[in-house]
Amino acid sequence: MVTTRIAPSPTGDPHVGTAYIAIFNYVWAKKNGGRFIVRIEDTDRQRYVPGAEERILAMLHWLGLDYDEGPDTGGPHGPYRQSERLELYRRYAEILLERDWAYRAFETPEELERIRREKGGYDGRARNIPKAEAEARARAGEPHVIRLKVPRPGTIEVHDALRGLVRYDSAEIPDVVLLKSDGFPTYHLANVVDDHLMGVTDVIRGEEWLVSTPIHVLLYQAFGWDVPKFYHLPLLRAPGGAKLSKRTGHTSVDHYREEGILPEALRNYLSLMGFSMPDGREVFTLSEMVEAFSWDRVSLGGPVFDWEKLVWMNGKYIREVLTLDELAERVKPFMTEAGLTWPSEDYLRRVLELMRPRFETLKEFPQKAIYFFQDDFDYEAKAQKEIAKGAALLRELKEKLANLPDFSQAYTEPLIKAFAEESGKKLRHVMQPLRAAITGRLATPGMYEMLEVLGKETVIRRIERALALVES
RNA sequence: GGCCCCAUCGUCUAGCGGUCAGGACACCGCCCUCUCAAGGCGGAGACGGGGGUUCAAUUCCCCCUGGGGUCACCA
Repeated sequence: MVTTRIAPSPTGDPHVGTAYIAIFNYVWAKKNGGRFIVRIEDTDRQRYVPGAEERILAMLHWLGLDYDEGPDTGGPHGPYRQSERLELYRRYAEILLERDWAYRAFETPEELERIRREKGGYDGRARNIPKAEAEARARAGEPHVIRLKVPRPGTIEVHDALRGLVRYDSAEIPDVVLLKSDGFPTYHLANVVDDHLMGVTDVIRGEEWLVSTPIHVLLYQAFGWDVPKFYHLPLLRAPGGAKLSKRTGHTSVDHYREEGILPEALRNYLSLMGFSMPDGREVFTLSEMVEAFSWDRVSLGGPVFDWEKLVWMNGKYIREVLTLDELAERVKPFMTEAGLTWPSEDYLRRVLELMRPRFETLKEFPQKAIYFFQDDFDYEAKAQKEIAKGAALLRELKEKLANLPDFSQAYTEPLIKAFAEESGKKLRHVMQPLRAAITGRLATPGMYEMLEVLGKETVIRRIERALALVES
């Protein structure tokens, strides 16, 4: 059975890169009827951020990337948190020691820094410590690490399913630390041990891992385990071209959520970073992607994360994919955030219907539709001018509107059109002052629809207020 | 810098020896129109360079160039 996993480390905000890699892991597992696992790589207690794990898991659920096994859902291969598996790593490091695939090293961080400066990297000097002596020092409690004993000379072959065979000279592979002096494993040891124990068959991860893959291959060989398939995906890039990072762009999925990006749109957009549908369709669901997925449709160039296109995609979902009811639910938190309330569910939906083609992020909705929900909105400078210019017309029009039985389009449209004609004005010269008066701005949905939604009372009140404003 | 990966419009990409090099975002124009959008139609815009292989290269191979990654007791 195909088993994939993502192995995020809880060191900060939930990263879009994690989401991106998660999509491909999820899709490949589902495509094969396999399992998708989440494993938390919390072996760095320096960088550990409380709450980060919960936020990463929440992000995955938010994006619809539900996993079969994970730290909160459990599963047959738990625990799924590396800090809870320390004994395991110690035991396997021990095995490596016994098989002469690893050795104990006693240099202090300061010494290592000096060696690095002088030799350009660790030179493997602790290999020369007689085994008995090393064991004795360890038993005496001397702090030390366990390092991989890279066989040299030699070559290590890494098969990447997307790039083919990559050969490494073992002289280029350092004797990396496997078990730190605090008893925690490094990524290299923990990831190999866990992937094996958890039955991971396909390792899909970021390209940043490609050059350390020979280390992992060596470990699989040392343990005598099957080597999984590797797929190294290109890294998300910032507009400059460098890998997307906190320094070069917004990396937190929470940031995009707060900006009013829909999970479906983010997921869809991220999928497009490397994957394309056979028919060229750009808007598609997760399960449609599972259906159509194949590795030869994945491109290897580092994709630049483009906020503009994400926003377009988001708008596409807002106006074409979500139902009106769904949209209403999505928009509510942003209404509340903006301090706006809505008189009824029906009213909110009617406004949404008018505004749908006019906003692209959820956050924009309260800003652009504020006049539908409260009276004391600001008048833009241009709107004020328009009101002043059309004040006389507005006074007349107000009287006529006030005589209408109600503000359905059947009444307002003929009246306004007739009014314009009688006044000898072009329709727009009537519309713009009216628009400015009742919304405070010059760009809004269609007039008749708006009048109907706002209602007679509100409209008359606003015209009066607008006139008062320019008269003062 | 060493090693590794990558390379089609500004951006995301299709292409898998013979195509007018296609689509999407952004941009420009037109249509629709009470404004703004949305939508429709049209436009501009790319195969980094040099060698090969081949009747024929965007496509296959090599070199260069460019970009990226990585060189921790971080992942």
